[in-house]
Amino acid sequence: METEIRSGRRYKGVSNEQRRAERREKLVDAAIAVYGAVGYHGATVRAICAEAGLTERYFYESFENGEALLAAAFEAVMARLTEEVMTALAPLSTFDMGSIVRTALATYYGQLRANPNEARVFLVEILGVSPRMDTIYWDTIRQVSLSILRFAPDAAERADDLGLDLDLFADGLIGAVVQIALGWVRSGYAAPIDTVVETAMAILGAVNREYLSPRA
Amino acid sequence: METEIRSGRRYKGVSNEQRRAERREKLVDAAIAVYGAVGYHGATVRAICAEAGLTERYFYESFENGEALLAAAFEAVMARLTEEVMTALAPLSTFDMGSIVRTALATYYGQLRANPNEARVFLVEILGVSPRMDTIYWDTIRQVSLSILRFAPDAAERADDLGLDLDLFADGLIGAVVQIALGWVRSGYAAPIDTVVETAMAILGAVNREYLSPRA
DNA sequence: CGATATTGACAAGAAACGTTGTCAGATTTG
DNA sequence: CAAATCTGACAACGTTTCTTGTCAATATCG
Repeated sequence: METEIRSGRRYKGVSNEQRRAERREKLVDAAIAVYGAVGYHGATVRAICAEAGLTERYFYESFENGEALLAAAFEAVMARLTEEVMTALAPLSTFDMGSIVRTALATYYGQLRANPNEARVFLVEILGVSPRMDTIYWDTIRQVSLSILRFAPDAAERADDLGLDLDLFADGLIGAVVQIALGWVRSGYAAPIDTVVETAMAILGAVNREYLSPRA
Repeated sequence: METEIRSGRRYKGVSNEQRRAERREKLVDAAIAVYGAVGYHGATVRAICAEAGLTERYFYESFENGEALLAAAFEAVMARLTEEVMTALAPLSTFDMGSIVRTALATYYGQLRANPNEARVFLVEILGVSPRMDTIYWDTIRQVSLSILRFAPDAAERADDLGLDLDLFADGLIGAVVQIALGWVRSGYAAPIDTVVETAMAILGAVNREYLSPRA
């Protein structure tokens, strides 16, 4: 008496899996919009589903709970940011660290300005939610750290000589960049982006010249 | 028929106002402990009252809601940190910026290590809770910014010359210090405190030597 | 001592939310 | 066309929490 045919049927021309994927994407986009409006903690499953134009049942089709959606939203934003930065860096022919960092910063801040809701997810909403989300956030931070430090091959050895902790050192540099982003977002993007980039470059540049550049 | 005598009566030897103040303080301390254990979002009014050894009615005697208590807890931690730093700086006779900053950092990180629960309130739990809490957090940040920049009187003018935004510049420096603190706390205070201080000093020192010290 | 204020334990109302279930209508497949 | 699947709107259950209220026991004041 039970229906055995479980594999999907095409609907409106699209396959089962594709419909699921589209609904999931709609939910992620809706979540970013709702988080931007009322924050993660003010966002309810109902509100997100309404924003997505979907019913609650489809929420649980793709996500176990609200936190899983936040994680997915964060990862989506992070993936987009990473891709944009990589794309911007690709045509660079120089290995000059200043140019690389400036380009990356300009792209990063530019994206945050172009997508304020995503900026909020990336910078604010993710924090202090749960141990699981903290882990995701810190894994991301450390991943970026590693990317940065790859441009300064002898940094580890030099940090050791100076009695510094390289991980914390990288955390500090990222913290500077992120806090500038936060201050800028919070100001309503008051300063022109060039000023923001140069301000971050002032800090990173000073550190680079003193600690990371090949010259001892 | 109504009781007109509203002004307090002494109880167990202490006055009305003092009893209230003591209960309030108990609640703040309990809140910090509970936040440290389960986070702000996992903390319920009941749990905090139980930790404080008080009943729920006394909660609403001192705080309008749970968020007000978080604000009070944050302010208490901030006040304590500020006082400790000020006390540590007072005996310094030098005006050397390096010594001042190093002492302040050592005190700050030392306090965070001595009080992990307070560290968590100060660094994590406060974030992303509500617009009101964000405002409190940012007012605090900017207040610290101003304190720092007072040691570099011509910084504003110089920042202008270089096309930087001074507020964002200060945000960046604070962000570096705070993110190092976060990384350190998250690591379970793995590195010795001297290493942490020197790591932060490496960033702040490089910036100071290049941008803030009297020499152009 | 008697009246009143204070305290602590706990009940109860109300509201919000997550999560699951129902069901009629639309769409596809054979 | 007929059966099966898919969709969307919404109801309903259970849980949790905030918040206010009740009441007896305890301490103070006159």
